[in-house]
Amino acid sequence: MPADPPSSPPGPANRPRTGRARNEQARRDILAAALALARHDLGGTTVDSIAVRAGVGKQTIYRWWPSKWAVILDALLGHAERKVVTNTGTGPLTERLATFLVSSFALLTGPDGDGPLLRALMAHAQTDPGFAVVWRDEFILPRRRALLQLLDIGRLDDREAAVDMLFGGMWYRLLVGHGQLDDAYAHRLATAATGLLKSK
Amino acid sequence: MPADPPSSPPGPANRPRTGRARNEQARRDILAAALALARHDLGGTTVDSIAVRAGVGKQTIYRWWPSKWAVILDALLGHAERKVVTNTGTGPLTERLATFLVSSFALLTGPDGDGPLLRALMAHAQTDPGFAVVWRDEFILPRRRALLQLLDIGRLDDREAAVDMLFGGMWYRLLVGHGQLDDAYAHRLATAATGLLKSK
Amino acid sequence: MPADPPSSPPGPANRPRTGRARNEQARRDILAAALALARHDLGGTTVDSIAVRAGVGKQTIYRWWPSKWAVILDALLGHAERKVVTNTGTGPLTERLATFLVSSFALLTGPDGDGPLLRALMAHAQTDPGFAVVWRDEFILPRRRALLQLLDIGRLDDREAAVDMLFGGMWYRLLVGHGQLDDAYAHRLATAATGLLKSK
Amino acid sequence: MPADPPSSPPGPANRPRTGRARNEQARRDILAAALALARHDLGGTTVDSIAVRAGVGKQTIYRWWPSKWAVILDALLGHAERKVVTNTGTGPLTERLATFLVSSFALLTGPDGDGPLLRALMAHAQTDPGFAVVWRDEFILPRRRALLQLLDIGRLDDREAAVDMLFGGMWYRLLVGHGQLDDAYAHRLATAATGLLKSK
DNA sequence: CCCTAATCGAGACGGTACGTCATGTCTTACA
DNA sequence: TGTAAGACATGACGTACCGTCTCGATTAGGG
Repeated sequence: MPADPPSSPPGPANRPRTGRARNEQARRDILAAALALARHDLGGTTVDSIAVRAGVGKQTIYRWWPSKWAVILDALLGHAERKVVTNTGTGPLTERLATFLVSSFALLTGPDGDGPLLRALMAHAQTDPGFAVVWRDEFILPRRRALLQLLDIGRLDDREAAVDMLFGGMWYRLLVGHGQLDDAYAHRLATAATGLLKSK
Repeated sequence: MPADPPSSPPGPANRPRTGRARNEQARRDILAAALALARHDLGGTTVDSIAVRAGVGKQTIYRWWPSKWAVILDALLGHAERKVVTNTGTGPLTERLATFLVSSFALLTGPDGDGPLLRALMAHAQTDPGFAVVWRDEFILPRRRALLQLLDIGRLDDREAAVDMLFGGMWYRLLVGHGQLDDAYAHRLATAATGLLKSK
Repeated sequence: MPADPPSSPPGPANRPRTGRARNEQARRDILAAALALARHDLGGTTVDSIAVRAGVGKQTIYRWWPSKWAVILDALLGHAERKVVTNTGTGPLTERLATFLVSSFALLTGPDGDGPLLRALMAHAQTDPGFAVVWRDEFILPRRRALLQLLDIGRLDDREAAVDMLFGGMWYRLLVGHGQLDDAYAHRLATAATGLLKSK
Repeated sequence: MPADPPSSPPGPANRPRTGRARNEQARRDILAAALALARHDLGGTTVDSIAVRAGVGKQTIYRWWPSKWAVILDALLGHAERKVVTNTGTGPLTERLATFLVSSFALLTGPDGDGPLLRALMAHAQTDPGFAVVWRDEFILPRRRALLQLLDIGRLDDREAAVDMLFGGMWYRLLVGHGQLDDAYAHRLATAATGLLKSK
């Protein structure tokens, strides 16, 4: 994300940074406006509507983000509650995986869940190669890494596959909508993953 | 699909069906044009471009399909190679599942695979509720049923979850693009599914 | 002007004219909206504002005219009061020229005069080569021809120069705004033109 | 023009002029850049492009001129070859007027002539009232005064009209582009003007 | 053998969002 | 205070598709 200054610290190779500094307030306003609009009426959210609500020129959005989807993703990533779950207790692996999934499901479902947003972002990544890279690197991969850390047995290849299977099961039901993302499903996925890792 | 005349035969309750009959050649031309264009340049495929290539008026498309996505899905479903795999031999369950997955992967990957199309259709289903129903009922569910038939042990709930896990693992890698859909991955998914079904 | 069907009669080389016919009401609404807006607030007249006032899509304007200026010119040409003055009596040449000029001045000056519009159109023609051709052929040259017909003595070259001098004197004061377009000025221009034509 | 320092020399009544002094080099660079760009590609000349070519901040331009048009006019006025023609010999009035016009035409036509620039400036004056004043006072009126001095017979009103007729004839052909600005035209305009002045 | 009705190719239509461009102002750090 | 750099709010532009509508022509039964 171009809006992420921490990733480009004032190293020796950087230009002296002349000119007017970026307006941080405008950046925050844009992200807040994008998130509020997208959650309220995703289909009706346009670059124009974000700009108007943020009290900002459209060009200021395009200067820092390549599309409204990048803005929405950025807004989503910046929220504290988007934090990845890491503390899952000290029980057996299956239990810890189930706990991870249950708390992940909770962020998606329900009237205030971000399921609709994530579905739309995943969808947009299918037709926008540039966004697909950001989406994968900034959202998908960090969550895969977090889950991978919970897996403490088995070969690496198996653990990778287990992670894909767990998240895949979650995304599949989220995207197709044919089944519930409930505790029972979480436990079944966790059981299957454990079975894979313990297979000889 | 409204384009499926067999489902509404000239029964006794139907209206006498006066007026000019539907042009079957036009229907085939539209499907062929849609498939060719979508495979060659999905982003540049519009209703107009399909109509021009098929030598057809735009209205003729909208008369029979609600959107270009329905046309593409219809074209995809009509192809022989889209047939669902059913014959997976008589080996152990894990082997049969792996075979099913391997042949499914083969339809998606490679330069002539329909992965890009399926990704786009899945993506569109996220923002078009009407299409989501058709997509699920005509494409997703039949394939789930086919896979479900391969599973001959375990409770129904577990078997449902196993199917979601298998297809979920496939779709997840297809949609995110971070890992290969290769034989090793197929075997790992199959192993995990078997583990779930055999868990007490 | 593409909006002038009489100039392209149904000759043998024309295509069969298939498809939906042009909406004449929309054409009239666009011209009326453009004229009203341009007269009321020329600077604030945009293609969007014309489209909104005419109850028309923006694309419908761009389909038939290359820019808002072409629309405004078309609207201006379509008005009866824009008719070129031809009847100037039977008096001596100087008197007839003066009468022509006086009535021409009357169309430009005053609160309801089209001076501001014509100034803007002449200005736009300086930076838009395509519009310059239409402006010259549809507006300027017809008026030159009308004035040329009033001149019944002298060589053709002299008469051409006399026309340029008369209209030039008018436009110069209109564009620079340093002097009045009054009767005295009309008479002086007429006198000068007569002097040129009678010079041996 | 606010950029004309000679009119406000550092006299005793002036303020002490605190702060950094104006960068004269920047002023010259801006004018040179504006003229070069405007002559090469008038339509593509923007305030930004002038600033970049002059190696100057955009604000430095806006500090001293109200718009790019004022810069271009200033640049044009500063050029020696823009000098107004005054020496036209001692022949008869018609000849002197013709000589004046011929040398005026020469500055406009030809590949290096400033006709395109003057057309654009005249055009811009039609929509920018502030610029219209500067344009008239700094460019148009001085040239009218110069020509007026050549006219040594007739009433003042007639001489004013004669000047408008001469320049009007020139501008009209320049702006409409339907006729040549050649020697024959110059002579005809001169003849007409003389005829006006000698009329009783 | 006409009549009524639905289909067809063609293309104009109202509408929405897009991404770009230029303007003129404002803000930073430096000189 | 002037300056280079460049971010900012503003607002118009022209384009791309969408899904609907309207032509005139065609093609079926049903009377």
